[in-house]
Amino acid sequence: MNSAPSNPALDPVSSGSPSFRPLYQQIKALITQSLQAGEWKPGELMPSEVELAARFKVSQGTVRKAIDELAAENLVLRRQGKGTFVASHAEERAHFRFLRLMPDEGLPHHPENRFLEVKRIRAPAEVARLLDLKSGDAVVYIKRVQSFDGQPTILEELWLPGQLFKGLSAERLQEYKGPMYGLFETEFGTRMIRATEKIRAVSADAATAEHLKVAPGTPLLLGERVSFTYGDKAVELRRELYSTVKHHYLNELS
Amino acid sequence: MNSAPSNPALDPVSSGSPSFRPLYQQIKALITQSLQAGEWKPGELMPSEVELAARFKVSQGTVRKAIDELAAENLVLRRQGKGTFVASHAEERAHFRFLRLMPDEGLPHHPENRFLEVKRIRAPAEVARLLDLKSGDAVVYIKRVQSFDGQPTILEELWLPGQLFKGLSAERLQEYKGPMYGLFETEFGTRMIRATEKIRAVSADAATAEHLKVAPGTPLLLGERVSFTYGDKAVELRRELYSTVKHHYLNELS
DNA sequence: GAGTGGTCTAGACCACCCG
DNA sequence: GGGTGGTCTAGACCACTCG
Repeated sequence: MNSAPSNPALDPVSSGSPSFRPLYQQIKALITQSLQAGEWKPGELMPSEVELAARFKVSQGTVRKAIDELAAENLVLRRQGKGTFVASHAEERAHFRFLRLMPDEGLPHHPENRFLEVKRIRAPAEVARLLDLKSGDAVVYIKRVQSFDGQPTILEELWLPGQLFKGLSAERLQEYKGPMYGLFETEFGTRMIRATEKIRAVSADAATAEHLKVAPGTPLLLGERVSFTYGDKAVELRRELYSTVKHHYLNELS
Repeated sequence: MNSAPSNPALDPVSSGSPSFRPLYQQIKALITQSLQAGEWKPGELMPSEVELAARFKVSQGTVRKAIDELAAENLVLRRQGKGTFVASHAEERAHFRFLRLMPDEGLPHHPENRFLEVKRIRAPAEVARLLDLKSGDAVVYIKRVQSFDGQPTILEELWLPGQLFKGLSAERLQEYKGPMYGLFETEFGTRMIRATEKIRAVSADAATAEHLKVAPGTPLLLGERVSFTYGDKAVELRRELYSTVKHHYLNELS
């Protein structure tokens, strides 16, 4: 006989086998909801495991397993002796999680930004489709060049749902130190969780060549990224052009 | 007081804090050794958790945590109700683990192979360096074209340590159905665990253009892959050229 | 029904961090 | 010294698979 009290509040259809959902996954979903709702902000300390266990009327081992998965998905960060923290793109360690372009020589470092355009436009059909908007909905359009050691290397365009990013301006972007995703989460409450990237090789057209200071026709990497926030909701579309003269796109296969 | 018997055979320096190593990681290392030694072959059923717990004189929970990590690293595969299996590149599900080139339209499927060259040569300096060999050591060199629906799409060159791949011939390669990594693990006892890939954009030279049926100068993806087996030992170098006219390199960022 | 991995609990102890 | 996450154990029960 299991001496566990077993929490009746959670999933009354728990037993009986069809569509069984483990307790720890339900806890995980609840914690995720709190994260999404901003109950604990990025960078902040979360309640301890014992506190959460008490709150959800569940054993510590169960919330531990829930948090384990959240940590594996980079939503949360555990530090022994200190506690569990809400992950943040403002942290140093997160900066290269989505930026995979590495210098052929030397250590990775941060690029300098130059914003070419920041404006609100109506979403083109393709953008609307990928961001799950209606064609013609407002989107924020950003175009920028990123340079390493004064060498322009990345030319990228971004499209963001206008609804979520009201008031995003070139000034805000230019002022902000650190990765854009840091600004997005602190100023606009939108946190990027994961992304998919499709990469192709293309030739630099005249305008692009000018921005990246390469000869027209130079082969470039073209990346098309769709980023998702909680609930697998697409909230960013990027079109990136990388010069791979002194850099490469690094991928770890496992 | 902990009623656990605690196994004295494992890490007598366990307590005392400096260089502490959790029991489950020691168990994980032992299981990995057995995998490497071929005690259980790819695709085979491993001993159950209770058996392993008895063998290592440790609780089931501890071997479970060890196996959990092995499963997360794709070394092992758990199937509820059946048991734990040694992962294999011959399995269908493993085929696209290292091949990230996807068709723009339609479902991913398997390429047809055509081998252009298979020979033993002396390792060039660069190859020797990346494979941790001495310059001039014997290596197997392979050159092949992979096609999707009759369309040549990938031109690649491989270098493998001659010592590990004695007797690898064009015939063996051509006969074998399924991914090369399957052949490597079943015929040569070398299993690829993980790899790092550096990607750049380049122009097709005349010879490459001919092989891939594209115009000379067409932009292509260039991938340089180093694959590792147990113990982080480099055992394969690949130089891949991808045509991205109807395909793209897919990457999931998280 | 027997065996396997998967879940859940409870309790003890350990390593780590900070005041 | 007290709090936090991390390890380890033991035991019960559940979901799944197969004969």
